[in-house]
Amino acid sequence: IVTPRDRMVRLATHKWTVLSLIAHTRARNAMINDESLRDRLYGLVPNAYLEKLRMIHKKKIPLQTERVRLFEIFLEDLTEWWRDLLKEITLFGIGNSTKPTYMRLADVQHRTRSSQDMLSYVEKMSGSREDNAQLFAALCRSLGIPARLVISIQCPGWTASPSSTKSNAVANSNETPAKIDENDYRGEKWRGLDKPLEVKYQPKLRAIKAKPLKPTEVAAEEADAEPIDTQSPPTMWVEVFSKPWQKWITVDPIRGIVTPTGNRRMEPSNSDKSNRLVYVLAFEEDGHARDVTARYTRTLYSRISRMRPPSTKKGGEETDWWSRVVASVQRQERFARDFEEDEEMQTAASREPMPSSVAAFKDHPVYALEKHLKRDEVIFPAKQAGTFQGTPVFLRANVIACRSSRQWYNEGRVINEGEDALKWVKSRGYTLANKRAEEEARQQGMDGLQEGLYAPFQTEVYTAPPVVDGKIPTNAFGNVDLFVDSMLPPGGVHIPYNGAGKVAKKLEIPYAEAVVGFEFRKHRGMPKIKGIVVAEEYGETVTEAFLEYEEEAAAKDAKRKKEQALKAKRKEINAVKIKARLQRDY
DNA sequence: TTGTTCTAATATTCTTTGAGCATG
DNA sequence: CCATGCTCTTTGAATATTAGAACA
Repeated sequence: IVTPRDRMVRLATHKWTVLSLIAHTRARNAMINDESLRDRLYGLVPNAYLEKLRMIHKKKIPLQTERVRLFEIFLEDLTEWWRDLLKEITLFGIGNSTKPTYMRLADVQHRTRSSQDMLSYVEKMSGSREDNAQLFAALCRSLGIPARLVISIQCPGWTASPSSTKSNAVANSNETPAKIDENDYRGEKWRGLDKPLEVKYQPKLRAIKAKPLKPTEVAAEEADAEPIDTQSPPTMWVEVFSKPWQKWITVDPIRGIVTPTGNRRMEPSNSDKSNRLVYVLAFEEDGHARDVTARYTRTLYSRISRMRPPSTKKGGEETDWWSRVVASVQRQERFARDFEEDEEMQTAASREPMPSSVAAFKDHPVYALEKHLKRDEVIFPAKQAGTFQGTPVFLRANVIACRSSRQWYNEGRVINEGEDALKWVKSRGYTLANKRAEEEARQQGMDGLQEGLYAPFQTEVYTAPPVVDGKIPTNAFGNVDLFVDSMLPPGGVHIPYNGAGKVAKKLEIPYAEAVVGFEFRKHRGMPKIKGIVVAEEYGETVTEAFLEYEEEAAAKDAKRKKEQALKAKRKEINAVKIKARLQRDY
């Protein structure tokens, strides 16, 4: 059972973990730029390799494809050599295997505080998988090859973990719900509880089986920790920029994988609980990072993006947490290679296979099913993109949000003449007047009023009837609809001050009140009036007169207040005087 | 087991033109 | 007497989202 508060805590925990790990990686990424560390690494590289690298140059090898090939071979050789060099691998976080990776913290002697610690890993020729990746990135940078430190951020899920909380939650039944607080934000069941439900942590304990190590596995330092499979996908790796090819090459120095194309070899299996690919960030030498998740998964839209916090709509503006995070670590301007990379990842993502479950189609950014359409949504044009379980699949790009003619009018648009509604839906009567109309219709045998919905392309900007001879054309209520600026009648001007009407009246200038929106209460809509509309030629006069009036009123008000204060003071003084006299006389 | 769908509960959205009274 | 401005209240059903159970 999860309360909204729990949900909030989970989301916050998730976000904090992600941000912390970004900060961590950023620090490490800066650490490996240390000169002495780089010099040390550079010194390790055999001359033959340096020579090979120098050979890959336009002047020496004019053919580009050849240079591309040579660079790849060089990188493979370098990785192979590196793998032989750094043999020992220790577990990054040493801890209990029942905890997921993000819960493991390195103990004190394994903590990396500075580039000096990193240097010591080089001297000892040992380190964790993550250290290894970091050092490899440093090595590439020392050779003058642009290299990125890539992290797959490991974080707790923000959704409820099913069954883990349910059975363990025990209500304090012997405690009588004390006072019921009227302002208690919680639901019926939770109201009155003065402390959170007690949740007993009951870890599932398993006997440790001393399994023989697989050839690819390495024993962890702690006896009860699970062995590390060095052939499993890492959480940190390197991307190396191939100058001849102008593209990033993925390198996992531990597994010795060098792959020039986007691939899934970094994606852990679905069932892997300790390694989940959700966010992948690539840190460049200058400290900026890019979101490269799309390169490493084939289920970005249908699976991965659902593991991220949902975007929230605040005041009609949609904000996505992860996009904001990415924007904050990204370089402000994009280089040519960045544009190319974005395009490449975009195509990779668009080639993502169709979801394999109905649920994954919901809110999918590429595909859409008819059953998931919202009330006001229409598929247009209804071009089928495929079939899923016997029902047609459409493209999300063809899903249009429609509006009724009233809703369009509220945005200052009207339906083009002769347009037919794309969709008819049951009208929702909210106001008493609407309810009554609906009731009447039902009595006449018609069931439910329908209202037509129209797409944006079926509408045009509304033009109000123009001002003629200083007269403002009004609606049935004697005022002007001014929901957006474009609804201002031609030849008119909006004076957005309440009270301007009074002034205009005194000046005998024709005017109409401007309705800028509505307010709702008790099943009734109330117009929000803000100022007036007058003919252009009177605009200045009225504004000036109004400002003058305002000033006068303010002065009057100040005077009145002053008088009142004086009066009160006089009264007070009198009271004191009377009191004194009373005390003296009696 | 595990991923998916169903279902109930909770949260959010949508609506679009008064009335009564005190004051000056 | 009238015009003006202030205050009153903040509904409720449909739709969307979510958690947790049932299901395959």
